[in-house]
Order: sequence, then C-alpha cells, then structure tokens
Amino acid sequence: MPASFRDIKSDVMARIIGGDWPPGTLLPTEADLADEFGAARATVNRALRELAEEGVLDRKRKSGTRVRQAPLRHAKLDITVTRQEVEARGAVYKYALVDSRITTPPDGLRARLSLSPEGKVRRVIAVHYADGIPFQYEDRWINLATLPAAADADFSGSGPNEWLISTIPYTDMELSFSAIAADDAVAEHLDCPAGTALFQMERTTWYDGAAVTFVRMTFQPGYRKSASS
Amino acid sequence: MPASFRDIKSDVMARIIGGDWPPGTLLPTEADLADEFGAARATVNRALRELAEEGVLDRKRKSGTRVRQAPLRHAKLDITVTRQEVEARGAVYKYALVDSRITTPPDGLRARLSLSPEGKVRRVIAVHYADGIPFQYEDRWINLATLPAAADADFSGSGPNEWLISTIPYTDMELSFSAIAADDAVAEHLDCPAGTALFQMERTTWYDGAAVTFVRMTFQPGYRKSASS
DNA sequence: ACGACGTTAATGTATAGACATATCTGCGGC
DNA sequence: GCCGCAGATATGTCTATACATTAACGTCGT
Repeated sequence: MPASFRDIKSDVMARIIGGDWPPGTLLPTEADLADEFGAARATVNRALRELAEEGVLDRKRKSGTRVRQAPLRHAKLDITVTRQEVEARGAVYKYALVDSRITTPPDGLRARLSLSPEGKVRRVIAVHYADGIPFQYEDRWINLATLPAAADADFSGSGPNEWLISTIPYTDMELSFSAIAADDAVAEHLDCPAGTALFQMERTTWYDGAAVTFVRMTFQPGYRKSASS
Repeated sequence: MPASFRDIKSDVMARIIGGDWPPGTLLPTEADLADEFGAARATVNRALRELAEEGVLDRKRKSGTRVRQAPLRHAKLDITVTRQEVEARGAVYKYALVDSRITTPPDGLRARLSLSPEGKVRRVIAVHYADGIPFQYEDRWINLATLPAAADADFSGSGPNEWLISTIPYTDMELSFSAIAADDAVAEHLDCPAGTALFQMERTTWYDGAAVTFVRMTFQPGYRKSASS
C-alpha cells in the first residue's frame, strides 16, 4: 500500500509535533521525501503544500521547506445569515424593519466605502428576533453607487442581507468585533438597560473593488460568537 | 499559452459571478472543462477542488460539481501572541504576573477540560501592557494532567502563552467571543470603571485529544478584533 | 412493487516525466 | 571589497495516463 498525501501529511506533522523536526528545521527536498515514502514527487508536493497553507511549513523556491518558528495559527469563522443562525438554535425567526431612508453617510463611513461627497447610501435599521426575543439590532448602509437597485428594494418583509446575497455576490470582506455599551436606541430595541455590554460585529463587503455595504450588528446580551480549528 | 489552474479558477468564478452559472447549476465534467480550456484534467481538478474548499462549489462523486446555493462564506482570523500584537501597534510591551496557584477548577471548566474531579490545574492571572497602559487581562488555566511541567514553570517574567507555544503544540482549538461588563477585579487591572463594556475572547486548546489550556482574555475598552476574506 | 446487484459515470488520487520560476551561490571583473 | 552575471537547485506547475472510490441508475429476480 503506497503512502497517500494524507499519510505523508500526518507523518510529517507527527515528526514536527514529536520534536524530530523542531521549528526552523530544513526538511529534506520533495524528491528525497518522495523517495523515502515511496511516492511520487507530486504526492509529496501536495502534502507539503497543504501543510504550508495551514501555516505549519514555510516554503521557498530554491531555499527549501522549513518548519515555521511560530506556526501561523488561524481560526475559521463561519459567516451566517441571521435567519439561519436563529433557526439553527431551534428558535422561531422574526424580522422587523425599524427605519429605512436614503441619505449621505457620515464622514468616517464615507471613507470606508470610498464614496464621493455626494454619494448616496440607503440606510436600513432592523431588528431580528428569536422566539420573540430581540436577537440582533442591524444598522446597515448600502452603497447606491455600486448597487442602485437597492434604492427600490423592499425590506419590510425580510432583511436587507437576504436581499443582498441573492442580488450581488461579494469578493472581499472585512470583519471587526468589539464590545460596546448599549446606547438608548439599541437598548430599547434589544430590550435591555442602556449601558449593557453588548457584542458587536461590523462587516464591510466589496464586489470587485467597489464597496457594496457596511453593516453593524449588535447582539442580545450574553451573545457569543464561536470559531474553531 | 495553456490555461493554468489559476486561470481556470478565475474563469469559473467569473461565470458564476456573471450569472452564466447561477446557484445550483451543474457544471460540465472535469473532462469536458479540460477539453474546453485545453488543459489536463488534473489542472481542472485542482481549480475546482480549490473553489470547493473556498465554499463556492459543491462536489460529489458521480453526481458532479454544482454551484453552491448559498456560498459557504468564512473569514480567517489570525491567532496572535499578545506580545506580537502589542508590538505590531508600535507600542512597548510589558507583562505583569498578578497571581499564580495550583488548584482545582470550577465545575464548568472541569467539564470543558474533561478533567477528573481531582484533576489539578495551574491558574495564572496576568496583565499585558501596551506603552504602560493595561491592554489585556489574562485568566488562564493549564491542565496539569496533560502538562505536568507547567506546575514548575516560571511565569513572572513572561506570559504563560509564550511558555506554552514553545513547550507544546496544539492540534485543536476553539474560540469564543463575547462582550462582558467589567467586574471589580478586571476593572482595577484594566484601569477602567466597573461595568465598562469589554471585549472578551476565550480559547481552549487540545493536544491530540487532551485538553491543554483554557484562557479568558479581556481587552482594554475600545479594543477591536479584525478578520478578513 | 420492491429490493439486491451489477453497471456506469463522475470525482479522487497517484505516477513519471517535463518544463517554468525563483533565488541562492560562486565566480569573474573592476 | 563589491557588483553583476551565470549556473545550480528546490519548489511550482502542467501533462498524460491509470486506477480507486463513490453513488446514481437500471435491470433482474422474487
């Protein structure tokens, strides 16, 4: 039974974890490893390439493959649609539009969306409920320069995010997490005292270099966001 | 010039984004695409495989390759060492040990670390500073069943995390983000009023199935964690 | 009808060979 | 000593071919 790229991956991992190849070690060349494992170089290549993608190895042409000094660790965070997240908890999802208007964004946001001074946006404020309890307060700005159709979309029945994902894909995204104290508006809509510590997630998305939307999502007290691996 | 797997990837992406292949579409087989692009099947395979890994396509043997209905989006979150994070901001890093003792963990944590009732842990409380200002309050529990050496480690000069990463790797990790109101102890160490909304990140790591450590990191007011892609 | 089973069609993986590309190293000229 | 250029070398990618694996599908027997 020949060694598969998976076998090679775990074997290499085992040597690193086991201390045979401490951080900084220069690994044998692909050709040598292929020889040792009795596999083709392409197979070894895939194993090492995937380990490099996972942040364990560092590869450079001509120089060879090294074990990273400090493995670049990263976690994967799933981006969910609020409706799905609520329903995944076994709760009944409800959506309510609070406010919607076409306006010009404040300076900070204008820079973030790379908008011209006269650039218009559609601002939508909404609340998502789980089993009738406020779950998320959503404050969204949609760039009408990129997406003029958003001016006429109807957000009274379902959230702007659901409309967006079925209308336009995105190519890039930036997320930011923080904690804030509830201001009066948020406190009222999330049904908690003003000043409550709330988890907040901001997301900006671009389509092919053009900013599509910025959204600030503020979650019910006690909310946790998880990630793994 | 033949089509590289990168060319094929972006071409396929363009067709999806451009609406030629709407969600749910069944793509031509690898062989057909190879034909069309004038490439080998292995090249097409790599392109499609990577797009599937990125959550754009859904592949099943025999059934073929489909465009995902709702692309599985995920963001990558870099795991940094506090010292690096502080220094990356151009600030001077300082570390201070607050407390360290060997004890038994509370029930919730014992379950989380899959510890036996008599299982001992080393609990370390420390504060990380950036330019002399409290940056992060760290409350860590190290499983002595997995890592007995932690009982004797010296955490007065540098943080337990730095000791851990140079001592034991981890194979699995779980993260959780939330917002909390500062209690008295945290408020004092982070030099902010009690009740301040603070961003908190919890991390549990395992080595080959055995829980290594649980850490709760509470950050200075206004802290933001970012992720992208 | 319906379930067992073999066929078939798609992806998944491996191989050997080739060429491309980056980059390190040493050599030569100044 | 230093700069630039020409190999040498390890990874990066592509090709053509082969076989493995999975799952959908149709056929046969009951």
